[in-house]
Formats: sequence, structure tokens, C-alpha cells
Amino acid sequence: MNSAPLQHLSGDKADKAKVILDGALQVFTADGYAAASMGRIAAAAGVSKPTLYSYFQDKEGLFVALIQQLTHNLRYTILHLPLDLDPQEPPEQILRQMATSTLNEFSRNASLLTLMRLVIGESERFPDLSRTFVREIIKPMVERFSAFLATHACFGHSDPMVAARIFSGAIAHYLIMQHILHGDDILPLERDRMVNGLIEMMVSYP
Amino acid sequence: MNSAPLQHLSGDKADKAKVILDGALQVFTADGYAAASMGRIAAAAGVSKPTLYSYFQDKEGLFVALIQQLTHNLRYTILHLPLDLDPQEPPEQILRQMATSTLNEFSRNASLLTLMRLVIGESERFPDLSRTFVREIIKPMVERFSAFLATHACFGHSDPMVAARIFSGAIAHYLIMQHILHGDDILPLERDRMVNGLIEMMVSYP
DNA sequence: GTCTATATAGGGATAGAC
DNA sequence: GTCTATCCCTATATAGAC
Repeated sequence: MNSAPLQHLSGDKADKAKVILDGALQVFTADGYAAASMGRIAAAAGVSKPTLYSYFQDKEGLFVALIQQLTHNLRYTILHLPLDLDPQEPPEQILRQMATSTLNEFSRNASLLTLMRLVIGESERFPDLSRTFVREIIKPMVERFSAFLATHACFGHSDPMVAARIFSGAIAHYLIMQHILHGDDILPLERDRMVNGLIEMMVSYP
Repeated sequence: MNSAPLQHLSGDKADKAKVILDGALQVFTADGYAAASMGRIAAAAGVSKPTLYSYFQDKEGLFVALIQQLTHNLRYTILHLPLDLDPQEPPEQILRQMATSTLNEFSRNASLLTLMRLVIGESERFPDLSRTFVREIIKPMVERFSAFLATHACFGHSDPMVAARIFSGAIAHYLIMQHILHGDDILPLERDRMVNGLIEMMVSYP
């Protein structure tokens, strides 16, 4: 449970913890939790196994620390994503940019999709990690969409919270189908076509 | 690769294969692929390990056979689901029943959510299984929705295929958030409230 | 045909050297 | 503080008995 090194430490220690987490990311990403071995993580990080255990209590502690770090980073990325939007644009255009930015970021940064896959795949073994994911990532993202939809009358949803969940659900489902489940060839769908249809549906009275 | 017993066999053989698959379902469901052990599967099925290996080539073969069977069953369930709909109802009501039936079936039958979790979680190790899932489950489901939306002008979507993906994406995302990621307490949302918002959004000109 | 018993390998975790 | 070497356990897969 208690996997120490998130406070400030002397530079070398923090660096080595980061090196270990980078190795852990590679191996857990490729193999999943159970099939990953501490030996391969050590090799990927360029340290020995006892060093792993001096920084993290055990395999579970290392995995939890990694997922929490990825969740934290993703939260930061998501919440700071649409800062470059132009508030002068019509709301419909801003929503389009939100969808496009989100899809671009997830497609560009593979580790975000990796996190989704790991969290879903390990949701029975690590239910608290999945709850953290919902609380830190999904909830703020949906609430941001909901607030935006609620403050712009042109969307005219009687229930902006539900509209926001449909909006983010469509984006997440698209990413899972095309990129995680390798459905690109079986169920092809261009990103822009998807976004066009989504915006059209969000605007109630065109 | 070649894990034989899907053809017709003498009754006992087919029965024992089914018993083994039932045990495999329990263990793979609880532990995931890598952490599951053939010993526990044998125990859950009430047979010995060599019997497992006489019916399935190895652990991979058993897992692939299990997922393919679950996929097949789920396809059957999904495609025969809305047979009890009343074609006299207005299209909006039929769509509501489609959403409600799908949500009910997935909530009632836990093995369907289990399949989604396993397929997503093992999508890197077994990419072909995830493609099969998309081809056999997602594609026909989306195409059914799309055909329904296209043939009822009241929905008025310029791109029914995209509308169908948003529709099924919203449902899938709801199930993943509430049931797989245990987000019920963090992001509560009643089923009927979700369905109401979804139908409202699918109908273009209310 | 099915089970007991086992060969063989690999992983988690640690004791002790440097 | 980090590594080498090792302990102990569990897992996959199979040989041989019944």
C-alpha cells in the first residue's frame, strides 16, 4: 500500500524513481499487470531488482504508483487542453475544437490510450484505481463539457450533464473501437466525419 | 491455434468441453488471462490438468476458444434482442426500447460486461480477438441502429452511420463507467435519465 | 480416457557482499 | 545504496500408471 517516494527527495533519488517508473510503464504497457515481471522492469529501467524493491514496496505498489502518476499527468493534460481556444468563435465552433483537440491528443499521445486499456483491464484487481480514474479524469472532463453546454443556450439541452456524457462517450467509444480494439479496417470512420456528425447532433436547432 | 472441439462430437465429449469452458470462464473472469492458472481452471471444472490439455492445445488455445464462444453467444443475444418490439409504436419509442433493452441486457447478464473487459484488457496480447469482437458484435449492432435511423426520416440525420455510432457509443460508455470502472457513486446517473437525454438528442426536430 | 506425480522453467522477494 | 546470487513458490506442460 505505502509506496513512499512522492514527496520531495534529493535529486538522485527522485530521478531514479522516475527511471524505474519509465521502465515499469514500458513493461506494464506491453504485458499487462500479471504477465509483467519485476526482472524485465529492472532491465528496462537499467537497475537491479533489489533497487526496485528499495523504491517500491512490491509489484502492486509499483503498479499503483505508475497508474496514479499516469492519471495525474492525464488529468493535467486534459484540463489544460483547450486553453488555445478563441472565445470569440461561435459556441458550435468551440465545441468542435474541443472534440478535435481531445481526439488529436489521445491519438498523438499513445500513453493515454494505454492508461485506459490498463485501467479497464485491471478494474477487477484494482477497483480503487478505476475509481480514481473516474474521479480524476472522467468526472472533470464531463463537468467541463456540461458547464459549457449549459451556458450556451444554442445547444438547448434539457439535461446538459447527460448531453456531456453522450459527447464524451462518443469520443471515448470512437477511440476504443478504432485504436484499442484495432477496428480501423473493420469499421472505418474518419475523425472529421465523426466530429461533424457529433456537432450536428449536439446543436438542437440548426 | 487449432483448438479442435467446435464440431459435433459424441455427447460426453462435447459436455466435458463445455464443463472446461465454464471453469475457464470463472477463472479468466476473476483473474484475467495471465494470472489465471490451468490448475485453478481444472479445479473449477472438476477435471485434472491433463484433461484440459487433451481438449485444448494450451492456455492460449483455451482462452481463444472461450472468448470466441462468448463472442458468438453475445452476437446471438444482441441480434435477437429487440424482437419483442412493437412496430406500431412511433420510431422514437422503438429507439427508446432499443436503448433500454440493450442497457438492461448488459446489466442483467454480467458475462457480457466481462467479455468487454477481457477483450479490451487483452487487446494487445490477442489483437485478433479484439478484431473479432468488433466484427461480430460492434459492427452488426451499429449497422442495425444505422439502418433503423436511416429508414425513419423523423430522426433527420445527415449521416445515420455516425449517429448510430454515437448512440451505441453513449450506451457502451455508460456501461463502462458505471459498471466496469465502478463509477456509480462518483458519477451517478440513472438509466432512465440517460435514455431520455439520448432519445432527445437523437430526434432532430422535436 | 483420465488421474497422480513430476520435470522444467520462471518469477517475486531477499540475504549478504561491495 | 546498489548489485550478485539465491530461496522458495507457483505455473505450464507431460510422462507414465490405472
